[in-house]
Amino acid sequence: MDMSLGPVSSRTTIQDGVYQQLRQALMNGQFNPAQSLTIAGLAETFGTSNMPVREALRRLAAENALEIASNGSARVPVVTAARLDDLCRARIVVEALATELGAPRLTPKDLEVLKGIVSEQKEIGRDKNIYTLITKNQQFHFTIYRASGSDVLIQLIETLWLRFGPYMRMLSTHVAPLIRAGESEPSGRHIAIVEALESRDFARVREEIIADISATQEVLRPLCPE
Amino acid sequence: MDMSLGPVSSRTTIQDGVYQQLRQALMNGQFNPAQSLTIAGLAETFGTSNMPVREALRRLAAENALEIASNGSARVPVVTAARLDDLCRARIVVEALATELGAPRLTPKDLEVLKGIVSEQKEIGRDKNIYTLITKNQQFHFTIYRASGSDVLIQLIETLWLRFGPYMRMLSTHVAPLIRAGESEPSGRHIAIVEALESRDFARVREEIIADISATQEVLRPLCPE
DNA sequence: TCTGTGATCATTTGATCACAGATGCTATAA
DNA sequence: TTATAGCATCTGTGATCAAATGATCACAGA
Repeated sequence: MDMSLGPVSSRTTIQDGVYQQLRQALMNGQFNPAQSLTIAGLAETFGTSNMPVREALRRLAAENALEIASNGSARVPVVTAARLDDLCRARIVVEALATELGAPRLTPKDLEVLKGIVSEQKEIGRDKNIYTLITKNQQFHFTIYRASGSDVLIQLIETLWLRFGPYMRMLSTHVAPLIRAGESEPSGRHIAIVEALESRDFARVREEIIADISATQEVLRPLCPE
Repeated sequence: MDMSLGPVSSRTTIQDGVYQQLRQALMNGQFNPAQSLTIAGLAETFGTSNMPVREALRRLAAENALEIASNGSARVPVVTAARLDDLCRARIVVEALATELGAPRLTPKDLEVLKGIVSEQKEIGRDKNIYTLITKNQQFHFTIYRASGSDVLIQLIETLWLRFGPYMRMLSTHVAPLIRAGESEPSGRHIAIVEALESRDFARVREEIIADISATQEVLRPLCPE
């Protein structure tokens, strides 16, 4: 496991720290599909007792980010083409709505932030690691969604992205070489989105967001097993 | 017997029982908004130790069905008009999509089930208690949604209904007299939905579902505090 | 060679306890 | 009378331990 899960800072509760780190790692695709996460094992890597870990795992299972095996162990869900399509269909309607609401409310400062992210993505794409790229992509999308002001939508989208984590892992392992070779331009669509935002063509922003999701879906589907 | 053999129900844990009961009670609106649920208190009513209860509460909090107070206690969220609108807006896009997918796939047998529910609602509306009515309403909607075959959408809708629970409570306390007096016909829209389903006018089914959600929203908004 | 049985191991689940943080109340002083 | 400090109480958190459950594997019998 080449993930950087260090001991948690005990400013919040230990359980929360464990939860947040696991959640972020899952969303970024840092676990393998079907990987099994044991309470004792994680407790050791986090340097805590079993207690905080088991509650964190149950919380993640309640969000459908993990599955509970028949013996009670937690597992990262497996990836399938059907589930990918199911997730993307839901993502499209929810994120399209969040975009509709958020795009018109983006401040000039927000736009600067978005442009900053895009240029950082260009930088990073060439040399740095894929996880930073995934995080930047996350920041870009959620900057728009957060502007919607809808807590409900944001939480819905977060659980969808969480469940999308295992697919992100496929992206990491299979697409990273392409990006490095310059055959894939990860920020391409984001540039179009920023342009549409600047011309305040919100209908087009919405379409671009949908296209962004669909494009990822098309890239990932052939990579799914079977 | 058309029983399909699936994975046998995994081990029955106490925690799951507590979780299911709390979840159902919350969804039906059996708790007051802002009500505080203590671990020890619930453990006593359930006749268990604290352990299963505290994990059940954390799971529900992870689904945004409960809020965690500053001392860690769990509270039922308060109701506000803004949150009501936010929830309904999300409900509309998600449930509309589930209806789009599910309605064409409903079997004749499903239709019979739906008709059965509607007539039961008529019966119950007059004399029996409001919670049975809420449960019937739930069954009606989810029969359509389940036909979509989309696990992701169904789980999304479930968490939305869960968060809708406190508003259901307002419905129970303020609207029950109206229904009893015959001033409100709870199954009215459902009849229209069944009709549209029978004529296979799926666009209209979708519109009726949206109208159903919006109607509830309009009933509830003036009842919100402030 | 295949199948059923039993033992063993890995892992979760639930209980209990000590501790810490928050809340609220009382007593004391201005 | 009011404000505040300090104390008592309530409640959750995390650790540890015992019990229960499911998985695995070896072995015996057909």
